[in-house]
Amino acid sequence: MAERKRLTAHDWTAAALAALARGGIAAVAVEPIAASLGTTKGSFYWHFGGRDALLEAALLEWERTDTDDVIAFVESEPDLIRRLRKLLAAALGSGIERPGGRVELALQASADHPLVAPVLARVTARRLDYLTELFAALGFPPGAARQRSLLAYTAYLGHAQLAHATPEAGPSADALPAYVDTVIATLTAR
Amino acid sequence: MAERKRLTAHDWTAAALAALARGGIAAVAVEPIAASLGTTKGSFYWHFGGRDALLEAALLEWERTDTDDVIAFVESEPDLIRRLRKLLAAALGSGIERPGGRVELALQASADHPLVAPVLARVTARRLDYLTELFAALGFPPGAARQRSLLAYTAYLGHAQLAHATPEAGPSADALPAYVDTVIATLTAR
DNA sequence: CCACCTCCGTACGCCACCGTATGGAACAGC
DNA sequence: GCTGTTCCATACGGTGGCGTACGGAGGTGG
Repeated sequence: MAERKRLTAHDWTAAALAALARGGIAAVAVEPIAASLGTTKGSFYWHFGGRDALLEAALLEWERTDTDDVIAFVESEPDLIRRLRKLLAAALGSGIERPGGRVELALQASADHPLVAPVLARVTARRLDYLTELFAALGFPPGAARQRSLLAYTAYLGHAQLAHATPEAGPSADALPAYVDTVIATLTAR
Repeated sequence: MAERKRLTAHDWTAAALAALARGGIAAVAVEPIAASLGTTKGSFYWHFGGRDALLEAALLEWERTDTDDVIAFVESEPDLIRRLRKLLAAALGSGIERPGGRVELALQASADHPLVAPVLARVTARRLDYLTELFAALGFPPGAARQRSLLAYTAYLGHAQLAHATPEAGPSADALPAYVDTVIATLTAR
């Protein structure tokens, strides 16, 4: 938003991610983003080959920062069971409003897109593997750990979707802690 | 696809739903659909006021048939617990490939859209109420029944999303029955 | 200070889709 | 079979986005 004279490629990817969060893949459009940056597409086509190049760069940046954020968030809790609880509580609680949450929803909505699909596949695989690892470390045998991680992750995905699409259908703000507790208890019950 | 000379409004909504299933909300475009029907938009603008009117009609038709289908499917099983199992098995099993499944995914992806949101809200509310009713009839107290139904429905939503976006991350075809059993057991455990 | 390289503004052509106007084909009733 | 209504094809203008061409501003090294 500042009136910087000259822009970098990163300025464009950042603006693209902002547009992605606001209006989904379709909003990642060169001319509107140029306007939001107070410049023109003459600048854009210097830094990037085309719209797809911008989208790809933005997706890769999101993938990187998202991975880093989750790792940083998770590493702060050494105890395994508490780590899982912290993870689920954050995911089910204000899962939508965390940084990058709206981007993630937009990507899920455009999972078909050829540039989005591989990014989503990698992120999903990493998260599921990590969850499986966590359940395994909690004493679940490999097969059961995988099943638990799948149920946990699909519940997360669905919850995010529900909270976004029809928030009035989900648990109310004050009923949420109890709901999170129930989900965690259910998922970790043997 | 037949070479019928004259079309009805319903022909257009059906074609719109087909387009919706193929390419999402963005694919519900007048001219491409006209081409797919072997006609021109001269026809379209006689039957409908505009693109939004077509979309709205298609959404209402989907809502109606979807509700009817689920009711018909469910009424065929009188026993409550078996009804729930049948429901979950169908939802988690080949949930994507059932009729209207791709439409539903497209709507979830465009939950923001002003015409989609109310339809999705009604369908979601109906399903959640029905699930809650089912869990309550199985002996769960109201609050717990609501929590179970939320967990079940978010798991369904997430599973559908996962199966669509990254099917390789979900349970494999032969591991699916065991997974469904685990989910059902977990959700109905007291 | 000047020549060059980096970055950006403007103008252009292209495509896809929306919605309108209008004439004409196809059918219905009599 | 004539007339009026129903339905559709064609042509047009408008909008919004993509990508290219090109000229010029503004830093930068010699």
